[in-house]
Amino acid sequence: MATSITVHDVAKAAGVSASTVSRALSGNTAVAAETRDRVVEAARQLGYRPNLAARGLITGTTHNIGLVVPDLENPYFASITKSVQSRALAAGYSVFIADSDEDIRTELELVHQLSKQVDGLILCSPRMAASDIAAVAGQTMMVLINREWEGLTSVVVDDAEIIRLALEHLHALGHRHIAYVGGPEKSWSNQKRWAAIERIAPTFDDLEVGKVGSYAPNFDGGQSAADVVVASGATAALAYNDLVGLGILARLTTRGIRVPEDLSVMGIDDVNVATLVSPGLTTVRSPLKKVGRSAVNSLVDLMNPTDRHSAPEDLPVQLVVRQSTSVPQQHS
Amino acid sequence: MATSITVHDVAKAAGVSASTVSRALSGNTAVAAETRDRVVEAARQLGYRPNLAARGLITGTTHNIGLVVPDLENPYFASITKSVQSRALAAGYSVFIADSDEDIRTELELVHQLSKQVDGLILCSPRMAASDIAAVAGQTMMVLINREWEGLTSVVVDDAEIIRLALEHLHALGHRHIAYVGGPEKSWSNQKRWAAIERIAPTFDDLEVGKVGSYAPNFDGGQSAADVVVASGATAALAYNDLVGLGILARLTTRGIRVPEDLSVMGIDDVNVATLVSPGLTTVRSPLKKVGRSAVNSLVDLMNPTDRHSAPEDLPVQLVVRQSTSVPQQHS
DNA sequence: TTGTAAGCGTTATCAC
DNA sequence: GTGATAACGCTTACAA
Repeated sequence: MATSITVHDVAKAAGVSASTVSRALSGNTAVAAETRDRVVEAARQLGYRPNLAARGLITGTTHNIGLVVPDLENPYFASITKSVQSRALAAGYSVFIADSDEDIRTELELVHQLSKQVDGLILCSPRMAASDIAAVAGQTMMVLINREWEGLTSVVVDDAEIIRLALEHLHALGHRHIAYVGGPEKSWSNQKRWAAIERIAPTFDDLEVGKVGSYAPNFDGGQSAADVVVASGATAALAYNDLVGLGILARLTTRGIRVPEDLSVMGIDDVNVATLVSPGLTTVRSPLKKVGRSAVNSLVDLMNPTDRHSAPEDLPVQLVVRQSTSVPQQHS
Repeated sequence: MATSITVHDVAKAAGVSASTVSRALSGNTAVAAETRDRVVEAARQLGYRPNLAARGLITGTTHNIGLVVPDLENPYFASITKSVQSRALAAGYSVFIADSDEDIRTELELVHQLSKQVDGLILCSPRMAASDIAAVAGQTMMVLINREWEGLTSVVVDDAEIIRLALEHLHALGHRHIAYVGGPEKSWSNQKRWAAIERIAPTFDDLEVGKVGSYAPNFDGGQSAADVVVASGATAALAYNDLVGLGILARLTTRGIRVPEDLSVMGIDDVNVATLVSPGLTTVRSPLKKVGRSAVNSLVDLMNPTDRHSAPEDLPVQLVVRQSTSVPQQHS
């Protein structure tokens, strides 16, 4: 907190006025080459760093963005956060992070706290009510991840394609009775995925997909669900996400139920940890790094309407077959 | 970006002056109760939110802090980040997040970028040179996690105790030849852990601990190390952290080497994913949530020298025995 | 108790 | 090309 050096200090050192310093360093207006060098040198010597808050006050732009996620300890959001931060850095933005801990009230509070000190906000898998999203969107530039709302820019992976790939894989192996283990009710992705199942399942011959409750989107949730899945008589479980899938895997192992011999298990997303376990978890990979990058790009486009917009990336999903799925085996 | 409402708007609506609005809302100076209510009500109706940047300009305090970590996708740092953000929110601070991706140059750049717009900085497991840390510490309030430097506040877990618990456990099981799988050379924790091993190992009867290279502190690093560990002839591996431990586990499984029958494996930290695998990874738990919280507390104390300081928490570590360690078995 | 005025560090406007 | 000057939104002496 050592009193920092200002434009005036640099101005004095370089023998020019404050405005010239500003111009020389931000390079917007023409400055005599010789003067500029002198200013730059003085600034370097003094270790001058512009006060961004003060600059933002007048330019109306902070060069900060905010990212709100439900749970940083969920590797899915950790990956997205990492790529958001990385892309933001490259684009010259700093990132406020906010973890709502899956709580709607906290989420809303964080959004408000942040909205005044950023140029734009990225809401990742927001659980809040649509009306609240709309209200905030009126105040701040905003990009949504894993949720859509009229008029707002969204980055979403193709849930229908994910479901199609998963069902196709399991059906091809011979499974005819599958249990979908649902995530949070408020999760938009969860709703989309189940809707996709209801639409797509009938397109496969003789395929029945049942829904098993709603569980927390993490390892514990999967553990809770496992026994219900077994009782349902399904030969394969398709989990809301990888963490739930891993939870199911763990509980089945504990019970001595073999995967994939007795029951096949699939996750969704292919988060980093999906490869850590054995048997490895078959899953459908989402391009998380691309999702984060794309969200930042869209937000930057939104915030700088003059610039040439970057072309929207497409976000291909991809089946990743590991050892947790196989042909169902009739026993006894 | 809709032009936001200012103190003046509220002032006009409430029929008072801007300064009265400021006083009424921040509550520092006395304001007539009746006036205050009128102002508060007007502010609420207009949805007024103070511009923190402008406030910071005059008060010299931004109520923002910055957190720099080596890798958000590493669950160890994800946990710390989550608890930092959570505690910061409670203390009235917003958090800038910066992921250096284990790169020293990026780390330094991020620190500089952030240092001007925060009241304080938390550097988590910084890899940068001590001289650079010192330089930044001269400019900004700072708390270190997992690193110590003269005069700076640090939050560190007791590496010596971690090592003692781990060696005690393995030695008690009967292991006499252990391989320590090292993390990044620049990692201060890694250095401390190895130093602790050299100091503590001799206190156990007939115990030999060898060091196996330096590996990336993640799953891939562990996979790379596994074969070298096997070749070393050790009956147990103590990994730099859980991720490395999991990597070793996975590679051993692939090679058909049984854990713990053929080789015992231990991790350090007990990150969330350590329980996902089977066999579960024996490890020494660090109180990550407490670490993050404690760092924020210390930083807040530093930034508000007037306030009563919170008592420093102690950070107990704890052995967590799972299935990846057992008595070594002589085969053939 | 309240209003007026000054100023935080910057950049934008307008003269020169 | 460069220097005064005003202004961004806010807080805080200082007056009233």
